[in-house]
Amino acid sequence: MHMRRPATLASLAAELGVSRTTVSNAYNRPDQLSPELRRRVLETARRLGYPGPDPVARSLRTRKAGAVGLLLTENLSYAFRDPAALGFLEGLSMACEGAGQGLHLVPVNPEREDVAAVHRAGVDGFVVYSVPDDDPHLAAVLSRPVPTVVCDQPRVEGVDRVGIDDRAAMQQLAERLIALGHRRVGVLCMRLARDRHDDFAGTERQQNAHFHVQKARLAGLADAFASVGVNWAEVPVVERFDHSSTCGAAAAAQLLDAEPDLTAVICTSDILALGALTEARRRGLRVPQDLTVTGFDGIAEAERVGLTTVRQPVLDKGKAAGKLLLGAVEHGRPRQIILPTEVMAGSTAAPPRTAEERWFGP
Amino acid sequence: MHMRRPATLASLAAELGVSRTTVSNAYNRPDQLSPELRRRVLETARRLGYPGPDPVARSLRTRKAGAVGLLLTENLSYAFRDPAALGFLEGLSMACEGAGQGLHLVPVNPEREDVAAVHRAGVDGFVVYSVPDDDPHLAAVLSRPVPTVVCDQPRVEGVDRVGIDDRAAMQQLAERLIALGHRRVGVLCMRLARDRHDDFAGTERQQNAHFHVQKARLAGLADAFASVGVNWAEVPVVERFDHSSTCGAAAAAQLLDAEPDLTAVICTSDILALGALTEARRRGLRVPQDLTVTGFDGIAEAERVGLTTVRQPVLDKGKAAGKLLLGAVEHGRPRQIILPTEVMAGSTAAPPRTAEERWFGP
DNA sequence: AATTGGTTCTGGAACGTTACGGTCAGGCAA
DNA sequence: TTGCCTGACCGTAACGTTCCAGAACCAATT
Repeated sequence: MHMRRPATLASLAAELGVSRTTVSNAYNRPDQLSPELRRRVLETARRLGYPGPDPVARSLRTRKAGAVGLLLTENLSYAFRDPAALGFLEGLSMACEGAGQGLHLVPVNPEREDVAAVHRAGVDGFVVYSVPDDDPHLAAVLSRPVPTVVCDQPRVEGVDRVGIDDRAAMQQLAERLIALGHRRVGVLCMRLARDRHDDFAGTERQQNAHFHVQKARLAGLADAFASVGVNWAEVPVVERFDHSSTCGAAAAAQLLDAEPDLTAVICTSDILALGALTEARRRGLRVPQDLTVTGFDGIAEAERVGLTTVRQPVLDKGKAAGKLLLGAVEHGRPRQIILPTEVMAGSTAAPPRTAEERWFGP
Repeated sequence: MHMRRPATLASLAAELGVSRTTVSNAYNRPDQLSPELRRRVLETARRLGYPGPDPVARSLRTRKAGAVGLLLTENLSYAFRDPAALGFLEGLSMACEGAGQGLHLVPVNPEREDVAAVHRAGVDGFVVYSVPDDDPHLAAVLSRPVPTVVCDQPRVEGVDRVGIDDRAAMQQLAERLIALGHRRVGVLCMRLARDRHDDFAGTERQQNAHFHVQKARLAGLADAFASVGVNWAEVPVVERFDHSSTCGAAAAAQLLDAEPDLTAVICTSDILALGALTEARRRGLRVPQDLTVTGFDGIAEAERVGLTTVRQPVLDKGKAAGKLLLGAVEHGRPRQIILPTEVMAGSTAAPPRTAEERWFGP
């Protein structure tokens, strides 16, 4: 079977006996030629099966790809499962759509450090969402000569940034718990670095964390509790590499096994918190009377079950990232957008005064 | 501020006094030059700030873009809200990731019929997910000389296809209701065409439906009920343009207002069904004793509330679409993959024998 | 008749890369 | 010496488009 190469703009021009420019104009600048000729061009195009100007060749010439690259550290598919990431994606896609730009999801193999996909992506700019600061993919993006916006990440010299004040938000949440009287708390957090470490994370590991968001949230907690005399180094922090409620439940189990008399479990994400709730229920602990559980993000499921959490505007984060990137030409200087957060009061209670209260009530 | 143009492969070659080919090989075929020279090339590249071969120019030359285009008829952001679409997206992204291909979400402005974005997308192939058969974007995709896979759509000549047997699945579901004795049923369906029609849809509109999936599901119902002597033309079908449970509730209200003595409301999606459940509750109707409600898709939320529905493998649909597209070169002929479905028995009951039973029980 | 202005169309020169078929030097066996 | 092979590198020709400066033509104005 003979696979005929599709017609090109040049072959179409030759067939018509006009210049290539004229054919190009027929598609891109209809006012530059007579309606009659344009009709003839388009008709001949249809006859020869010419599909219109090749997008790649056009991109090369115009130096515009018409798409924004999105880099996520996780599997692409993860983004479609984590509600917070999803909200971001939704907001970003709205911004792109509004500007007529495509959204190019860069395939990242989290196992291999294969940065080639970043170099292969024909895009006009990148949005980098929540990757560790030492991620080689991030470095690859920064090496590309296109504008970039980072989100939920530390500031990078000369690069626009979108985020929330994770540290202050978590501190606020902690202060509520402190006001209620909680002093013996434990923490569940997401991965702090690229290596799998499903265990307790000491202060050193916390301070060396490569995920800005997690590091900042832990720091916010440390701020708050240290200010009321709690020795942060003694606060147990359990880390989990994978992010699922199942994982959160397992982490909560590990935490409560080691420290059964905690009065509150603070989680750096709602997903983890939902798992913690499951584990608490499994142990027969009443929430919040026996144990207070808090989350972070403000996902729908969390608000449905009345979890105390920090609501962050994930949709707006995506939109802001898109707008920043797509309007990048106009304004010159790298900018930063910090969006507001809100502590959502869900079910919290003062800590039980004695262990007995867990069983007999106050 | 002077924005220096980034170095090109050619300028790097000139600086080094080697040919462009050699520089290219330093990146793409390390075995083609001596390690020493390669080291020098890469080092000079770093020194001059050469970011590596331009992806667009490479794509033009190699005729590979390294990305798959995805066309959705809705706002991109819609896809991130509908669980079924999301599952598809997740599966597709897994397939792409596995093959090292990017996923290029084509921006579609649903208001304007602006097909340009389809022509602008530098991709090696398209996946088209659930768009109406008369959608100009679909036509634009088909005009491009790249392989295409359609999903949840009617067969297109010479194009690979992935889907389920919507008609048979819905027929099966209907047969369960029929076996329970339901004869006076009403239907809630999603949009049947591109125009907004939030009202009853007669048989003519049903048969002229441009959304394959909806049309097939309605046809499955018609098959089943007609075979037990129900006059399908008299079965009320309420259509909704938007797809949300709020909308489903409103549609259910419209349906039940017009036909208060229905014994079952059959919905062509779980989202609509969840809305119908809400409306039933609002009216004080017990489900399933007073009114049976069924859905379609098998989303998590539906299974959680015990909705009777058809579970379809959305993740596998996405994966299959990706594999079909990315393996398209090897096999020649257009192929079709029909995935299995399963009726999930949730809460159904026989219809109440009289209207009084609704209030006093059987 | 010359000038102006506008529309319509043209030809050559990029855009930055990779494919392809070479050249050239040196080693090695006959 | 001759012939052959191999590793290392090179030069040219695409890839398919859009940009730019201008040419040709026609109508209207001076």
